[in-house]
Amino acid sequence: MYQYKYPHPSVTTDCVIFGFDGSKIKILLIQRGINPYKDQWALPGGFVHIDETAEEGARRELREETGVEQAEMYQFHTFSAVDRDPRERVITIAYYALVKMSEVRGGDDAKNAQWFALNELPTLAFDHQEIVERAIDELRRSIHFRPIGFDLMPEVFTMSQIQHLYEEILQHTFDRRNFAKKILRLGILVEAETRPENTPTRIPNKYRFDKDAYQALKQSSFMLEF
Amino acid sequence: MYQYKYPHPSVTTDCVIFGFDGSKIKILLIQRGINPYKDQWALPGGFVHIDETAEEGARRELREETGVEQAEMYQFHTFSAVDRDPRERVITIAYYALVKMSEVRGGDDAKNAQWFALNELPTLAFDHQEIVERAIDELRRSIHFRPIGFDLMPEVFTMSQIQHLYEEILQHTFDRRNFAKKILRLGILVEAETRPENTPTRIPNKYRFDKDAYQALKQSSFMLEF
DNA sequence: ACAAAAGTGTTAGGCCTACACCCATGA
DNA sequence: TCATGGGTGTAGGCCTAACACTTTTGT
Repeated sequence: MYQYKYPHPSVTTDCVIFGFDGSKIKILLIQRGINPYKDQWALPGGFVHIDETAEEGARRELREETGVEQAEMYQFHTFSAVDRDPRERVITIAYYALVKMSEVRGGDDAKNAQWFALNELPTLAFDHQEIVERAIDELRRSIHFRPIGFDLMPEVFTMSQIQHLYEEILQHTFDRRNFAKKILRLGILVEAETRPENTPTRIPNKYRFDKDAYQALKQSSFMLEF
Repeated sequence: MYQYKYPHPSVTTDCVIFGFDGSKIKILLIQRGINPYKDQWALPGGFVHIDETAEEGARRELREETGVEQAEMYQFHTFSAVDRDPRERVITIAYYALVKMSEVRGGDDAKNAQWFALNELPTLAFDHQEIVERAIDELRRSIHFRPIGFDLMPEVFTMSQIQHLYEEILQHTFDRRNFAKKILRLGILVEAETRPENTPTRIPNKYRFDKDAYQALKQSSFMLEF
């Protein structure tokens, strides 16, 4: 047993894991095996160990649930409503992660994990509905400062795939030509496989994300307007 | 005594309180009266009570230190390095606040509180240096989405005052005429006291922040570029 | 007298938006 | 053959950035 002079809250992390299947943004939920909220869907998460940082805890959870080792993770808010867990005072540090769906495998344990489109979310345990909404807000905000798209995309992708992603996040449709111009002007995309000259075809151009160019761009505090 | 099966961290809030004196951005620090880091400067903050949210705790601290009741407060990051407090595991939820310096009075207690310009900060206790740096980053980022200036400004202010503020935050100088055009075009400033026609003078025009117009503007997800 | 602060408009260039037609493919 | 997806360029408008001179006041 551990004893303290004053009451201490528990501290957990919860992780909103975003993926993109080429047309819809999805988040990964797990079905709870225990009470409270048994059998309901919830965000992956768990207690922060006493000898790890919140970020380490969140990455551990991400790895356990998805097998993904490298992913962009952002801490976006800490939720501290007094009664958000019926058992005891629990404060949760929330992260969102951007993963390539192709790299995700089922969780280590037998937990039931499943992707849900944002407009088809089930009822969520605890205050996880609020956490998800907040995460979407943050995603929408940070899209102006970070090339978020490329963390969610497969290595090679078409212009219309990435346009769909931006349209999903921003809930707005764009003109194809203008969108391509704007993205290409950033100079962080390279054509993945140049198509032979004389094959006018319906097969779209493929692009790849140029990490070096992006690193250079980041220095100049770029901003992407839509 | 309170007993738990697993070790629990302590949870605190820390608050980076920003003010603006007309030419420099300052933050409010207090001198610690007890160990560890006795006599060093630190951010105002304290333990989150078991029956209050983090936000309530942060507001309580702000009120105790400055007497300010109403101020914009934003939670921006939770710091959880394992050894950030030498006594025990302490996780801190960090906020920044935007206050009008004129409304700040000395703290309730005899704590030594003092404003410091950003480039004249003393050595700070704990990891507060890192917290401050992160807060400045967040301030710089959010200036594009919120009319931050007006929370730091006195009720009535001149165009060059607010320009100085933006220049301080963004570390960039602007052309006076272009800056004024850009700000005025937002339509959230009104002239406070129209000057008589025939007093061409060096005394600058005074402006006031139009809260209603700002509320309307916020709906349309505006963005301010510089 | 000189330096510092403030008032005031215009122009050129770049970016954004809107918009139409043709071709290839698969159903 | 019809619907869908994709490739391609231009013109107009708005915003941005750059820029100079005069007046006033305080030192």
